[in-house]
Amino acid sequence: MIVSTDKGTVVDTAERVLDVAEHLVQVRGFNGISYADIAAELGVTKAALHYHFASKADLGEALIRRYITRFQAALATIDERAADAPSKISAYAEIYLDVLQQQRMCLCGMLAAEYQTLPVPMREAVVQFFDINETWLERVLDDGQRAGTLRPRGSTRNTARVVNSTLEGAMLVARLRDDPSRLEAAKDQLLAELA
Amino acid sequence: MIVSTDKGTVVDTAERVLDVAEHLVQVRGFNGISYADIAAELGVTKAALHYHFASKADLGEALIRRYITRFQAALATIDERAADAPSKISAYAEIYLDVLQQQRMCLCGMLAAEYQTLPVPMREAVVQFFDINETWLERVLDDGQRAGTLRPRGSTRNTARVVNSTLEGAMLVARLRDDPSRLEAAKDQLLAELA
DNA sequence: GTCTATAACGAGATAGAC
DNA sequence: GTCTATCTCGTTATAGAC
Repeated sequence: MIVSTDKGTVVDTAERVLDVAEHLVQVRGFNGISYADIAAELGVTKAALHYHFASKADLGEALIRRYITRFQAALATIDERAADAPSKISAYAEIYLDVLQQQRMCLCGMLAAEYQTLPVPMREAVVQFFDINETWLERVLDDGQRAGTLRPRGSTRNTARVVNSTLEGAMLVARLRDDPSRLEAAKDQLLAELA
Repeated sequence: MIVSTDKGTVVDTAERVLDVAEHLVQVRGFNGISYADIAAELGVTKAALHYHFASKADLGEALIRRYITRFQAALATIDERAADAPSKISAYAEIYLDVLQQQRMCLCGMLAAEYQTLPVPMREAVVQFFDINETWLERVLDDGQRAGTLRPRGSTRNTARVVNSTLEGAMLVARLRDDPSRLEAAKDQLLAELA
């Protein structure tokens, strides 16, 4: 159902459930949250949540699929607006930085840690997220290499993987200290190594 | 109590509990395991576990403290045996690779993801683990820089953080694919960038 | 040190009224 | 679409026998 909020916008209820669940999972992990947590924050009952997402596995899968859709849209925007490959890599890292500044972990980085406990459909979606990251990065690195704006040390495929892994890892550790500048420093170092 | 195992060695029971718990947490995460899981794998009852570790928080803290002790011993061994700074960094990365090849995540990398759900004593121990990593790496990078065997691009402090974060992140992602060669490639790339 | 038994609670999930 | 009520199960943790 469509309801209007106090902000005058129109928001699907299922979407609001996903918003709250996404935030909670990015902070506490999928195994660290419950329907009760989401319901409490949303001011509805657990039963209401089950109407929109029959099982926790369904909710989890929907969470990742929406995250991927948004992420792909962000990458498309970068492709449209960024002038050259270095700007694209920088804008890419900024996505991660934005997430961390909200004191969240990357949703799929979080779920990667919990991978072995996830239902199969969630696992597949998590892997897809990383595939998208690596494919996009490899293409940008290839373009940059051709244009002479980037000089990756190893293969572009491997460099793409290292760029992504470094950001995920730096996020994980920076969050411990509540210090986003650590991720920013990792970003700068990555860009310097690609120059 | 001290019991002898089929291998003829002598093993403290609490230690065996920690062995099983450590493995389970490295695979499933702290929020993904229960006393029942540990008891089942060990062939004892849950009550027996509570005798050795009154609460799950106590068990978790003991887990990290033992992990840290072993890790520091491994670093000390590297300092004794490795000839130069590049060899030390390589041996350091091998620790992470060994863990991954057992299909485990770094214990503290796993707990870093679950950080916001952990009791305070566990949080402090996790942070300590990363402090030890960064301090040791920074010292080795400093030594290598002085000796001319390493040429870190940024400050040694920041480079130390990036090296550690990259390994943690690469581990996280490599485990998804069940592909340790991804971590090995990350290691090679790190060493190349430091050369 | 380990057991059986159980308490006390929270989890995911469902039935059925409104 | 959301509610109350309830079910079932798994969780951490404790009491007390052996």
